[in-house]
Amino acid sequence: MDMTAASRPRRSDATRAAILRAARERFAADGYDRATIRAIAADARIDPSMVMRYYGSKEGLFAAAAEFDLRLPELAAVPAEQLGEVLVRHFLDRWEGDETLAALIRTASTNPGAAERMRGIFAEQIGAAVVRLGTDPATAARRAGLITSQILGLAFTRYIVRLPPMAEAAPEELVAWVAPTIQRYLTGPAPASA
Amino acid sequence: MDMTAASRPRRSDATRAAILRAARERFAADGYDRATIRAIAADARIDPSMVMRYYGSKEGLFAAAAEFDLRLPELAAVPAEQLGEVLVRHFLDRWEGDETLAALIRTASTNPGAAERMRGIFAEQIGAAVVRLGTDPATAARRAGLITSQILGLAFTRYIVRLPPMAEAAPEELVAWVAPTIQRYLTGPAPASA
DNA sequence: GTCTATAATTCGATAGAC
DNA sequence: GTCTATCGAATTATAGAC
Repeated sequence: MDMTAASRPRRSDATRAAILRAARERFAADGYDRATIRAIAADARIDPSMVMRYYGSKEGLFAAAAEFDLRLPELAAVPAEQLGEVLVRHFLDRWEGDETLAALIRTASTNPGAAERMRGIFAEQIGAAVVRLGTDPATAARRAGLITSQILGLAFTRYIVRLPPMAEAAPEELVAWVAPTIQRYLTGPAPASA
Repeated sequence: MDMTAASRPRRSDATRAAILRAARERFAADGYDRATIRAIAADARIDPSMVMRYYGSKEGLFAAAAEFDLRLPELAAVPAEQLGEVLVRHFLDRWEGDETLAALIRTASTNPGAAERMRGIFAEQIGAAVVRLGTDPATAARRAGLITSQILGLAFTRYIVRLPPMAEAAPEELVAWVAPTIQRYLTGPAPASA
């Protein structure tokens, strides 16, 4: 009954981490439906029932695996005219080494819960960053949505569909092309219409 | 054995069409895995075995349901500076009334065959349109890829994830914001880099 | 903590009556 | 052409031995 030792690393933490790592890979590669608990357990070299024991259900496992922090840099420190460039480069860097976003995109396509999570991630993190820059509140949400549309379109064509011109392009080339788009969505004048 | 009547409408054509319509709806709403033959058959008010009889397999049904023509307008007739606007408006119009693209996006996220089909659709139709405009062959493929990235990002955020600022925006407002992006990808100067 | 065995569903596909 | 019945496989999830 000794529970006084706060958060002492449990013996099973390594197993939990291994499950989570395998889950992220499988969800990223196959999406929610095709990624089976059996396959994830096999990757993690443990028994499928362990996954249920630790995470309760497949949904619970996904919820744990789909935590995703965009790790946006502090934009206030960036010269205003370089915001687009910094953001595009940041996203490409962030994704090349972490499959979680691919998992989220694949899963959000068919799973309402994952779509909800994706809305939360981009609304809160990108939306909040846009607001923090002092953007006009009347257009801030729309600007954040437009940025998200181009950023997710970039990820979708490059990592999911693997459209050759996008998948094979050097990151810096994509930065050069796409940065002005993000820059305009962020700081450009709102169109007269509507 | 009378097979001389060429392409006389068969009695089962209505059933085939009903199946296809239901399949498109289900694939669009649920993606490939979650859309079951049983559910599609129930929607079409026919027996599940009919689907197999007409389309051979679930893959065959999807292949028939995922035919998709972007129906790009003839761009040569459009004033050069209005190309972006015309294209964005066309895509929004094209999608609002046809769920096939949503089905394709949902399915391409996890199904390699559907991803291949999506590569084909956008490479051939958008790529070809860009080339037909007389674009420099050295950058035409990249420009087509970038246009695809923004167009699919628009569709993904508006119809799949339903990010509020994108899902609720009036079409003309999206046209006003996004058209300059497409215009620049299509006719703007290539960046100096790489 | 770990594993075996299996329950309870659900699916794609097939066989065959009518 | 249409339907009933069902097979065989795969899945999530649970129960319980060790």
